[in-house]
Amino acid sequence: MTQADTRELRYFIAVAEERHFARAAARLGIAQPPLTRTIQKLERGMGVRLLERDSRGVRLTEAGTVLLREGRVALERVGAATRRAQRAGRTPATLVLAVKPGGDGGLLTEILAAHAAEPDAPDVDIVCVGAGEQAAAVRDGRADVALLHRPDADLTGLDREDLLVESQVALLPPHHRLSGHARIRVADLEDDPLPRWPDTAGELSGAGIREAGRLMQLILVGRLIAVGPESVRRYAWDGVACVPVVDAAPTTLALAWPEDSRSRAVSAFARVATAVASRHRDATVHEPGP
Amino acid sequence: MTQADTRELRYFIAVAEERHFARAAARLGIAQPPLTRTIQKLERGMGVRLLERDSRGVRLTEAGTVLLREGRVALERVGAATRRAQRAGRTPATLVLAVKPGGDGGLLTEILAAHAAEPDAPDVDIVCVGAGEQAAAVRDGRADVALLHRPDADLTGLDREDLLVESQVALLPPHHRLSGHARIRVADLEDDPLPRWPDTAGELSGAGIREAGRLMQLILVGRLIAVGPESVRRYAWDGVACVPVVDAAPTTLALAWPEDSRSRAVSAFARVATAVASRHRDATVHEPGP
DNA sequence: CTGGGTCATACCCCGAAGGTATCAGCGGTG
DNA sequence: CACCGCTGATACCTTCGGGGTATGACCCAG
Repeated sequence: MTQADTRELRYFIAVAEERHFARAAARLGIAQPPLTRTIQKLERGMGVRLLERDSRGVRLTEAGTVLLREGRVALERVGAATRRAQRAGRTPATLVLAVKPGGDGGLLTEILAAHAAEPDAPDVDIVCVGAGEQAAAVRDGRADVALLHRPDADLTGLDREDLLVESQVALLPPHHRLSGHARIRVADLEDDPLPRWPDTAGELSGAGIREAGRLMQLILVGRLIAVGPESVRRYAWDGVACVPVVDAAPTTLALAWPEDSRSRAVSAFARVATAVASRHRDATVHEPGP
Repeated sequence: MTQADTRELRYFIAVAEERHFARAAARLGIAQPPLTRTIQKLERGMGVRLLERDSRGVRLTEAGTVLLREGRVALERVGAATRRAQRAGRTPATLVLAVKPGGDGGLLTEILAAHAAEPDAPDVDIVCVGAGEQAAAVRDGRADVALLHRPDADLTGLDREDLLVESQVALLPPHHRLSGHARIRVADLEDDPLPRWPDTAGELSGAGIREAGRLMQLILVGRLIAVGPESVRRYAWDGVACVPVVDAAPTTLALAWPEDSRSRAVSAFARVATAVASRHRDATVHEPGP
């Protein structure tokens, strides 16, 4: 025996993450002794020491570090496989699209309409996920395709089609020193006293915000500034200033799907989406907005 | 319960591939009834019908088709995770490189020497695999990196670094009508009566050849012609003609590794390999061969 | 109708996953 | 130093489910 099974992997990951058998057991909903035994059996089966234990806890060996990293993605693939199969079995056929609220570049309604007009197009289910989770949703099988922004999103394991290049705007509180400006530069924000979303590192206020309303709220009360693609304009609350950041690297709205799943439904959707996007590009070129 | 475990997946894949419970059971080394029960339990757990059975066999449902495809890669990931962890635990650290015999573009010895000269470089194990299997070896965790040729190899799930662009040569039997030519074109081979490797479709003689000696043998006796990168010249048997194909799309020798595993050892090896390759490129530019 | 093929069901056995109680090491602290 | 409190490991029991054999239900060909 050498191939770990999912139970052993789940158990090992729990211990490796908690670095503590009893806590891991609690998290798994089992008692500590069987957990200890399972890990021992896993180590024996693999012929490798995964954890260094002593009386005050657990450390990962080199092999354990690798198995934690690799095991996570392996388990994710197993989960994705079952979820995708489950969805494929549900009738009628449905395409699940993951989007971040407000992260559609203003194209979504148009894309959906165009797609629905196609002959025998499957229904499209929309799943709203937190910022930055669209790719994960596709990877773990909750969704078939995602609308997301490059290069913010991590696209490992995904294929993509670019739809739209968007310049960036800063969202500023009403009385911010820059909120009156017609345009600003990245450097202007550099030494701003307010933390900046989305690259607020660590546990500063607003680090893990994944909901637009909460973000707007924090900006409005002057606790945060944010930078995002142009299309967020239409979701900005009244009072929040939207100022173009002229020299920020533009962000690209893209459609992404699992790299190995070239299903007909996904291809068709991608084709429609790119068509809509290119129409949209032409339109903005010919009749620029106010 | 919704997450299939590896045993269920393995069993399902066997049945789906054999399209026959008894044969699948034999392949798995178990009896047919427990296999039936396991599949039933899997279907119940997932809430989806995977197989359509009747008294003369098994067909896949839509969901079953998806699970077969996705389940295969999921299982592969699980196997890769355990194998990589096992190797990470073996001391001393070893880097495993997958190559096809003769598929190293003549760089391998030089790369190995340069790598060995690096401070605290891990030992390099060389694994020879059949043609076109290098990528699979990396994916399933048997190897850490691979030398392979683009675009022949399927690189899904892998990152790469290009080393060398090679033009293509045709390997022809001694008395072939084109073997005297100094150079030929793709069109010249178009309607050749002999089957051509590696794109011989189906089960024609020599379709699945993965060993250079056997290939040379078949060419020498006039049963096959082959097209490959320039560097195969040095492995061609005496009598086999090597004729440049001037308008064939060049092939690129690349180093590939798993897209998510950015281990220090792999990065270091890649750096050395690209350095050697670029030295090699410069050398051939400055003093072209005879 | 019978025979040979399919997958499903019935029933039994045993291994292993899970639980409880307890042990064994180690590090603080009075 | 003794003791407590924390860690993971061990012993022992129960139970559940994976595996086996025998057989059934069904379909098709002759």
